[in-house]
Amino acid sequence: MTPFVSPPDPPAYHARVWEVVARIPEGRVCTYGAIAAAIPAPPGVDDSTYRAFGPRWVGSALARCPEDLPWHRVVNAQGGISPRRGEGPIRQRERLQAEGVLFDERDRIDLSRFEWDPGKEAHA
DNA sequence: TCCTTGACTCAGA
DNA sequence: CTCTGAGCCAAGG
Repeated sequence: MTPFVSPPDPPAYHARVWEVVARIPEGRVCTYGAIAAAIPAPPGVDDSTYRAFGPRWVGSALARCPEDLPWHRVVNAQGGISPRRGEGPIRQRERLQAEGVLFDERDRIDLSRFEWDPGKEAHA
């Protein structure tokens, strides 16, 4: 199975993730890695560890996100919807298509067209 | 108390 | 382009 770790203070980290996700524009997507990269490594976490596990912490945060968050705009680095239990993946794809995001024959999104980089966005 | 279960990414072949 | 392996914690039943 895949290795796993949790951030020092999960609730605090999750809140940071939700802030970023809330800024993703409609009709655009963002990757777990990009979101993690937009958030500084928590105290006590070295950069190499953060780079390796940050994306999964983001996923963990989305698993518990508020209903009003556009969580469906977060996809993996391959431009695809990460598999998980339940109807989540189905609803995610439907919502994205409803916003105009296109999937190719292999269920992947063209990130060069739809990816939104949180690092290039000014915020208060 | 032990065992199961979790929205990932990148380098190398 | 596709497929593999490595990274190695914590909460709940």
